[in-house]
Amino acid sequence: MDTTYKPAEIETRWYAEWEKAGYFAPADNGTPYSIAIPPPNVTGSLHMGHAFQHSIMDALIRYQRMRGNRTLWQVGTDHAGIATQMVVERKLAAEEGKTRHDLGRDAFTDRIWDWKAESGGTITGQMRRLGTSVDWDTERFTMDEGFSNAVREAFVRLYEDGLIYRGKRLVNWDPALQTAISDLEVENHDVNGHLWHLRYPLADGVKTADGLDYLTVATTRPETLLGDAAVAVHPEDERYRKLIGKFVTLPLVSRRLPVIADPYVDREFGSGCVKITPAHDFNDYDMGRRHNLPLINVLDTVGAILPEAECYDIGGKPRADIDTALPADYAGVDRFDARKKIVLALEELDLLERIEDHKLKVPKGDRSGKIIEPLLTDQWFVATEKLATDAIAAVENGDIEFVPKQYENMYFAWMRNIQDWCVSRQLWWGHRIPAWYDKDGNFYVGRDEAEARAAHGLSDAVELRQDDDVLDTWFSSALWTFGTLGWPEDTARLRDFHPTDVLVTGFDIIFFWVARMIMFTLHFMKNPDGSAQVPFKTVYVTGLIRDESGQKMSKSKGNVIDPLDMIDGISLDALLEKRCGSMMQPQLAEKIGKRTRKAFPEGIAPHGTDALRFTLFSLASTGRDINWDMKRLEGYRNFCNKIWNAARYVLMNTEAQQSNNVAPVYSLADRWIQARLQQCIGTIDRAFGQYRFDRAATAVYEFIWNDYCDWYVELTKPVLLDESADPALLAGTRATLLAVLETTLRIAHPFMPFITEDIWQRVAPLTGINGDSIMLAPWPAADTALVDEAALDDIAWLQAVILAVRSIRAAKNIAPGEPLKLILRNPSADDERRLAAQRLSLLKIARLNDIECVAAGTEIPLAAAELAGDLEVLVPMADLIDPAAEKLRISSEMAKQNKEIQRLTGKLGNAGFTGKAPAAVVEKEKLKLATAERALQTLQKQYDALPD
RNA sequence: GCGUCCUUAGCUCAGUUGGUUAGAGCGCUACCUUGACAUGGUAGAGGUCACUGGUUCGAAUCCAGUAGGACGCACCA
Repeated sequence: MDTTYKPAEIETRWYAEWEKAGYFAPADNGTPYSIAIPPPNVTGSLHMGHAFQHSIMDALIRYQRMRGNRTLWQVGTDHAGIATQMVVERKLAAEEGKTRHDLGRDAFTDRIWDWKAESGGTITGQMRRLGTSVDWDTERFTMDEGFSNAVREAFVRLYEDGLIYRGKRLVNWDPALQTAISDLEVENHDVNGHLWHLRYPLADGVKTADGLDYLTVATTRPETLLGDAAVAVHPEDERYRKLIGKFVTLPLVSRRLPVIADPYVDREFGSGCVKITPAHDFNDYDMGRRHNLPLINVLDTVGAILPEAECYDIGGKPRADIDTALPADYAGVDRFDARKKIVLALEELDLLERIEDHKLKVPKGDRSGKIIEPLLTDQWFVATEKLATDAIAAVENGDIEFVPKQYENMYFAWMRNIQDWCVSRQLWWGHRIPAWYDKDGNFYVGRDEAEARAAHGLSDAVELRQDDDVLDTWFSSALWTFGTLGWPEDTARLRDFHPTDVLVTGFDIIFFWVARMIMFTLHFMKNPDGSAQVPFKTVYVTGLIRDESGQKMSKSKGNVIDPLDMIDGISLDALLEKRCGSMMQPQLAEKIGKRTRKAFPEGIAPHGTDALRFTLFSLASTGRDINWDMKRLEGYRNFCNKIWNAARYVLMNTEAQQSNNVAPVYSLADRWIQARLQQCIGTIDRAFGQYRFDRAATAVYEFIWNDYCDWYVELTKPVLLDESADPALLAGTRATLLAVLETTLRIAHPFMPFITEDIWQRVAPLTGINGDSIMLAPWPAADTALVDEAALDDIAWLQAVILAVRSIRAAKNIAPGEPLKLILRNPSADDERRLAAQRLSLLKIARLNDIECVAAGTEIPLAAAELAGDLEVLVPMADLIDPAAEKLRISSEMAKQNKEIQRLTGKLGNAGFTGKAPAAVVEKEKLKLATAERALQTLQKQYDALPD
């Protein structure tokens, strides 16, 4: 074995071997266990969130694989509609100064395919570096042929089931990206804006109760005035009651608007009159529906004013009874310029009453960052009501469980007021909607054009053109768990591996993805008995990985840490280039540079994949974000090094030794470490069952470092270094060193796959285990028969005595190597037995040259004293003891015991406690009291024995 | 506004269904080149468990409220 641990070399070598050997593919038999990976963007790269989630999935898969289950970790990537199209558009603009329209649809999508071919391997390469044991043989892409087929199938079936419809509706329109987006893709931002109070003159000589000839309406968007269809007041508002049914004249346009009554109007807000613009505001749209108002659209798709308004009824049919003329000087003016112009014009007409500061929420596109415009357009929608009802039931009845549970509330809340889902996007990259139009605008849905023609009896002579729009990326993602397994074909993979067992994902996509997967899967996937199938039984929701001060990691903050840089290390210069190199704003770049230099003055040292993964596991407590801490990573890198060196020790002491066929005898220490190991396995099994990877990681860490390295390895030294040791005992020690290490490697493997494999390959053969890879080795079953309670107690005794001696050494400043004589006063029969069995261990590890037992009360020379339970641990050292100081120490010790005795006496004297607490608890407290009382007596005697 | 979560050692976090003298890692202090490992070893210091009240024999843990923080949803033009 190499004297130093070199993660990079080990990790790349073993991954290649595993992949070549085909270990990631599902086994031929066993109980199926499957996980579908949340497909990362095909052109994306690995970030900390991926590293976190992939590590968790990998641990689950490796654990289940070792347990003999037939594991499938389905891998694949997502075409990520808008995101990918934007990247390529930006590239095209930067490199050739062209837009996608310069190229045309086909040439542009070819460019995207080229870009995918070029950069699509980045993330899969990074996943390999992370050790993910996904089944690469069946890797999928949401736009591969089979999956595209599944998408068309799903669309057509939903349409046939009446769950997809097309219509002219008010949707969130991104004027920059020129596409509709769903409600979820809109982010509301707080801004300080204005409220313009405008006067709308009353028509026909009507006056208000106050004798005014106008109504005042307040608006945050004066430019939408051009599309107003009514003015609304509250039905019980006395001020305006008489005006209901009368008319106002819309300024600038001279359109007659009815005054309508609707309880939605807040009488307290502004004047209590609201302008209603059904084609440019969602609330007004609803009111328009209630009052059959015309939808008057005045904006085009880039957000500029139309030369002439378009008017529809609520069903989307053109409506001819409204004058659609608009003032000529606004035509083609951008919405925000038009706002200024209109305010100015109203001011000139003395129709602007006042302008007020006003805080409001502005909707922005999550991709473009531009202000979203509610716009009346023809779109495809998924009717969600029925789907959502079933999806809610599946979680309510426990078919699907969220871990942690609290996310179910969030899921329910969203599901219960879900709106129909706009699934069409005016993009070029994605699944084109399988609908064809004739010259008159009639549409025909089918799996392909031929089917659409056949279904509707259209001859080849009828000209058809496919819908230009593509589907929302999440439409295809929603089919992921079964689309990847062969659906709509009834494949063996689908039957075997669906439903999947668990979905591991971030809470940020519960609505985007998880909820929609549940809706679609319940609709499409049926069990043989006809009942609906869930996509997964459990949703394990991970927190976000934040930076060390709790900030979200983002490029603009310059606090992103690439997981690969933590694995392989990166120089400061390279890190600076990465963070600031492509920054457009030099000021920001400077700030980030400064921050980076401060945080990583020497770049980032390599830590290896195993250390990174182990850090992620140890921080993975549920329901909480993680503040990343480089120090933790260093700690677990050290842990890897510790394992490496422990293995070196074991191999050094076993590899070269010939087995001389002696029947091994197992020492107390051997039985003890076996017992501890079994307890550790039990803890890990429980932790896996609860998705508590932090607890599992802690159990592995503590067992290896505290039990195996700190105690067991030390306990083997006296035996292994003893020339005259009993060969049977030697054999037992060597066998245990190896066997426990070998098993430990297996239980650590799901968390740290590489270092465990590398060491296991050397250790396993020495234990007589033959296997190709630790990956395929069986998961150890916790064997309670091996939990030797007596050994646990005996070693605990040994540890207590050793700790007492060390404590004396430290307190008295005695060199660690200085041999000491130990006196044990007042030993019980158990103490005597334990001493006899472990005399050698005690002598060597505590570095003693003699141990003597004396009866209680025996007078001995001045000695430093400690208590190990009831046993007095004494180290005679007349010349080092200052009786006065020692008395002080003992009396403070006695004070502590007195306090404890007082506390316990009080508690036990409380009838409430003794009467109501469980007997076991009372007994425990009594025991404590007795121990404390004995300790006090012993201390008193020690005190009295000291000279004044 | 509605809902969820968080507040424990200097820092990052555990604390398994109420029963300890509240733990870990890092950091800190002192000592140690002991033949696996100085990416190490040994011994320590360090906490009124945000605050207030309640339930209970017993509260870091359960309940209510207060303060601070995070997030989700919906918002009155």
